[in-house]
Amino acid sequence: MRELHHPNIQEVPVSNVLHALSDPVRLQIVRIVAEMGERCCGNCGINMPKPTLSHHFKVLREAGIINVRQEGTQRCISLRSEDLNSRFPGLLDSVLQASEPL
Amino acid sequence: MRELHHPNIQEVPVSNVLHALSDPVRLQIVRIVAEMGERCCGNCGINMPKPTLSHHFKVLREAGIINVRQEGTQRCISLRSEDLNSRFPGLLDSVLQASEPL
DNA sequence: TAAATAGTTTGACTTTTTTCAAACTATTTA
DNA sequence: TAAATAGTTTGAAAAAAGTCAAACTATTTA
Repeated sequence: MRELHHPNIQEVPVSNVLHALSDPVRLQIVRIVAEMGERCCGNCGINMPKPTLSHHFKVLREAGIINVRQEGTQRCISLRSEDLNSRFPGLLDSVLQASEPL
Repeated sequence: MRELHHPNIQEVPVSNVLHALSDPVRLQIVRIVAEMGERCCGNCGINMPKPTLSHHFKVLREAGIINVRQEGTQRCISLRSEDLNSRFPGLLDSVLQASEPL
């Protein structure tokens, strides 16, 4: 199983984070994980084809927003809240507060 | 002279704001205007062809981020800070704090 | 009125992004 | 080992976004 790359949060430009969060589907994923805690990919409350979801998870992971870990056949995603809060203070909270259901 | 459309801030989805801010050129424009106050389009510290700049101003205006007013032959742009702060509390500040020079 | 100034619009081109069927990989269960 | 489960990768298509030359509009100045 290939190791998943998680960028060092210090090397993530804010533009990448804003871009990742600017897609409504991805913002919804982030909201769910923020509210409900760690979820596996197939259980994050969004009903769309697997490759599309997989793509969005990749964008979020590469922007430093989520962590993905393997757990059996599943992949569990969680918010990198602490990293985000230390690198971009207040950003995550303000986006979550501003966001509304899909 | 045609009236410029400025959306009601309550009708702007956070996705649009995040998308507008996710472009490095636009983020730089916002930083300059945030730091230096109202500027005319040609004096916002970015050196690129006029149509490209004009396009970015339009995106920022339509996302509710800047206000544009005509002043003679110039157009003066300013941040809609109050609107943004009331609609998306903390968002603008956290993005500005997170952003670094282009 | 003519020229200069400041910025927009149009249109073409390129790049990036989104989407998803089909095929694939890795892990667990029967 | 075979089948089921969970998700990824590939590759193709469509949509969206960024860039900018050329032509245009509106306002001010000579």
